[in-house]
Amino acid sequence: MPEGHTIHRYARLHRASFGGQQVQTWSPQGRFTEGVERLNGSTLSGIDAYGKHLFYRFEPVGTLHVHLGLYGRFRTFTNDPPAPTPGTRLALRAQDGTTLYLAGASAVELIDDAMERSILQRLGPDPLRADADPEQFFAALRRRSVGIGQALLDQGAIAGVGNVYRAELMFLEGVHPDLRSRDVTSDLARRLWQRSTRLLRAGERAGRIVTVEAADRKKPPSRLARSEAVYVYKRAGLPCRRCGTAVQSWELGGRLVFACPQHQLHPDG
DNA sequence: GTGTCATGCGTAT
DNA sequence: TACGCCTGACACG
Repeated sequence: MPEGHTIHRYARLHRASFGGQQVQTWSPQGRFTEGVERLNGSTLSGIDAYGKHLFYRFEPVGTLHVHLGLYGRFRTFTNDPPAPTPGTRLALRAQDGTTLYLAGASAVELIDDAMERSILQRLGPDPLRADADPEQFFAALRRRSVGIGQALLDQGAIAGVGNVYRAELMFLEGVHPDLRSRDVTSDLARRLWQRSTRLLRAGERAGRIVTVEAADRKKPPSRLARSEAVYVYKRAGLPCRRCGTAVQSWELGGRLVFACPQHQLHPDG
């Protein structure tokens, strides 16, 4: 689930449900016992999202860093919550009874300012943040010797894009993943940045990834099955929605990448 | 019911 | 480059 849109959406929803509230915390799984003992009774004063990272500010304790990895998931319950799954690392209850479960995350840790700085230092600009500087993305593309397909998954170049958005971004801009990052023109770089902003924003609002434009679909976005909501991601062998050519996929840096060979011509022809 | 795979990434090799 | 994390969705039967 979690690309940047999911992370920012969690931040927004959790701010609304838990922001400013004193919380009770516990660790059903028992692997975050020390942390929840410190957090218990503190106040969640704010939440920051940066790329795929979440920073929960607890007064007066400090910052809880959460990275969901591939499986991580939050669940919120306004009524009586069910028993937590065995892997639930953190449970949090606000004064009004709203309960939050966090399971499967790859990072759940209390961090100090130095650790936070070292995390943020590794991240490129995040298209969902108002303070993002696209020039840093453009410069990162020029510095990299890999293809644009790999650069778009590099969180140090652009923070928050994952495998789905990467595939869809390149399709929508007609870019082959093997185009060398440093050969991306400034115009194309600008279009990739603007497109990533639009797609991630839409995903944050909708709570799901829908990249197929109105002209290429017959139903409203809310009615689309997951497989109908994208152009190329996980559609290897299926016809391109615009030209009918079979979508291709191959492994790139350990991750599958998808492209329409007609719309995304290889740089070497 | 079982098996496979994955919208991620740090660490070991 | 491979593995581990340790969850859920989905295909298959």
